[in-house]
Amino acid sequence: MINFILDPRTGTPFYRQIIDQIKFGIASGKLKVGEQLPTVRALAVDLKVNLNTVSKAYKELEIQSILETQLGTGTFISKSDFSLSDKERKNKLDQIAMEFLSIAYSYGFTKQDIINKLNNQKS
Amino acid sequence: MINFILDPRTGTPFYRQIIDQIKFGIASGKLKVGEQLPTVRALAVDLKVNLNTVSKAYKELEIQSILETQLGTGTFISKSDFSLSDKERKNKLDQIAMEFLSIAYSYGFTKQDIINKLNNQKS
DNA sequence: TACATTGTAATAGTAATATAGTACAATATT
DNA sequence: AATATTGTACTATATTACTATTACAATGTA
Repeated sequence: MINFILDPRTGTPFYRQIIDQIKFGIASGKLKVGEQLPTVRALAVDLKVNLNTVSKAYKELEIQSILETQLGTGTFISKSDFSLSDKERKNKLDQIAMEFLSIAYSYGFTKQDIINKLNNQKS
Repeated sequence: MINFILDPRTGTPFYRQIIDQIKFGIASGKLKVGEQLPTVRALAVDLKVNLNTVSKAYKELEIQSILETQLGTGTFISKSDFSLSDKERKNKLDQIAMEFLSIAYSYGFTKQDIINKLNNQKS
């Protein structure tokens, strides 16, 4: 199960952030084949977005055969083998790191400040 | 000087891609304090986007005190702002690191993934 | 059989994104 | 002083993203 998070600062549409997090969740092994995803309503409430936004994300992933939906039952990770390339994973990590590094810089922190903070943090 | 590139496939708005690349340029040391950026018209022609799109990116970065603009002269990298108290800075760093981690987790990355990424990055 | 839960669909309205075009104001250059 | 270059501002238009609301259809459950 993923703890979904939307970041409005990135400008990336919400439905696409949901898509990405599901894709990366599968690729990283966090989401297993056959596992049920949150219902469109539950995730919409959780993320404080409209039901249609979640539905749009799920729908696109179903077209790509990454998800399977059953009306009245729910949405599940499809059995089709799916993985992201190393390059795609690297690019996403780059993007995330860049965004936060730039924020840290704008407050006068150094890269080492961030690394030290992460090393001292639990989890 | 950055070699700007826009990727329409990502779904990320053009003006935000420009913002990101400038921020990344600063964070990576490619862009130095005081350096002049391309003029809004030159970059618009280069990227084949409208003048207003570049202007919007520069404007937002100026609001964040990352850029400084002078009418008739151009747009430049400004110094970062260190106006927070020590306590505020510590809290801010906590907040940045926490958000950083949460978003990375939601994409299936581990804390170590991030630390490695930061360690392998220049600047 | 009822009822709740699930995904789906459709309409409407608002905001964000991007374009095109034009014009203006401040500065630099000649 | 005249001209070019710079960022800025404005209107208009089109498309996409998102929300709000309502309703419907398929499935699971009491």
